Amino acid sequence: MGSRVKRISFSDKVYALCKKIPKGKITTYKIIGRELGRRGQIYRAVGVALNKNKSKSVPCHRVVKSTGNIGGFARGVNVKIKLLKKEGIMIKNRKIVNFEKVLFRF
DNA sequence: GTCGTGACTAGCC
DNA sequence: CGGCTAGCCACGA
Repeated sequence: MGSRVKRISFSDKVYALCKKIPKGKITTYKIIGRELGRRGQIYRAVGVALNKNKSKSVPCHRVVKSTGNIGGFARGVNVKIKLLKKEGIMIKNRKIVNFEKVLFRF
């Protein structure tokens, strides 16, 4: 009976979590990695996964650095900032304002 | 099976 | 406060 093989890769899990992020909130690469249950600094792989998935089907623009910096974006950091601002996130100097207030924890 | 890359993080001066 | 280095993980060729 168990012919249901879920070939879910690490990257796929990252996308799933990104979709879980509510509008107006953001998260960090570290938190995502931590939710995946892996030990160590896997946040590096998280960025790589999102970078390859430049599809807008995933709100990956809601993911920022743990330091509150915007980080990067496959379409351009400028676009990322604009999207976040539209969601209600305040950004100044490429940094998140009230970072802890808009930070979403799983 | 091995090597290199990348949207990161923390520590140090 | 600001900038730089080293370390770690997953994926592709």
